[in-house]
Amino acid sequence: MHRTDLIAIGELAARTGTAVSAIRFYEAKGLLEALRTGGGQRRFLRADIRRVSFILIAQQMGLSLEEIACELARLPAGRTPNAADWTRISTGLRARIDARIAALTKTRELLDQCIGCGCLSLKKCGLYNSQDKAAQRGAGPRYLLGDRAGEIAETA
Amino acid sequence: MHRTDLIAIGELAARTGTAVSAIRFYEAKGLLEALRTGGGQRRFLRADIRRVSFILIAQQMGLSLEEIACELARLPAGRTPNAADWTRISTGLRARIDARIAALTKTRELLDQCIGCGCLSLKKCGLYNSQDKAAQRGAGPRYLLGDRAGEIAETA
DNA sequence: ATGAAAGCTCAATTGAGCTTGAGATCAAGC
DNA sequence: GCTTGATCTCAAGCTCAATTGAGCTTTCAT
Repeated sequence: MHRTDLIAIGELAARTGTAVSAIRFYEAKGLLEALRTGGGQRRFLRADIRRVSFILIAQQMGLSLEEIACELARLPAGRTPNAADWTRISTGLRARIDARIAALTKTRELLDQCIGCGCLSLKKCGLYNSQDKAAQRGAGPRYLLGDRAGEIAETA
Repeated sequence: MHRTDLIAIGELAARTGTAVSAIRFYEAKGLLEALRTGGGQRRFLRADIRRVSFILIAQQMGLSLEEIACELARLPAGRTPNAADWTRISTGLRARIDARIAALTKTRELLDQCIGCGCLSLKKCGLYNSQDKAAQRGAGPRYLLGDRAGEIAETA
């Protein structure tokens, strides 16, 4: 009965620690949908706080906004996602975290070997061939390389 | 006595699996220095292979080129870095990896709790306050926020 | 001596992910 | 009713990390 079920963009921003401009940006990218007041202002569902939280966490895991959009598309359309829906989605994230930890652990092992010998040579150590591909896509235009860093290193 | 102690940019690129343009870019950013032939072509020291390797690995750890430049500045000027020098620098990386693994492990724990309750709420879970700051700086203009993501979440 | 391959510079572009105005409108408390 | 702050749209700007292209020069194996 409380009509505070709808929140303004500023509140959504405040509750998630994001900038208002970022929220609009996410909406433009299709990650979020908003209702509109008669005057044209956006009104979000309380459930969108969770949605934005998911976006932020997934981003930290190295997913691009496009990938996050794909994940979010798996949530039920029409009705508000329930706990089970979020669990299903979040489990994918968990797997990512596991993979990332595993990759880092391996990197650490190899680095330890390298620290030992002082070589720090990709060719010898293979420190590079063992990387988590997702981590590389993170920044910069490495996509232009087609994410082939591993292959290149192997032929080097 | 072999004068192959100096290598051309193409060879440096090939040996490290990077693009030639990237090497020039790194030089422009001060991460690398090159000698020049009479004709103006760059000639690198064999030791620069290690240097570029370090750049690539540090990048994967989420360091920006500027931060990497700072790390590299700790290498001895004038003489070719020896194994001990590299060990000192690499140890810093190792610490970063440790921190990253710890942060991810914590995130995973919190996510597990969230999966359990389906809440996925920053406020309740604090999933956000526990993030590795370096990871956030990774992509986008988040630096404009002054990297205050954590603080913001706390006041939210 | 020569011609292909590799290198040079410099400016422009890319792409993700936002931010920053400008100028106008909406919503709410007094 | 009025003002103040929040929102709106739309275009342009910005960072990082490179890449791309044009036009020209150097190297080196034959």
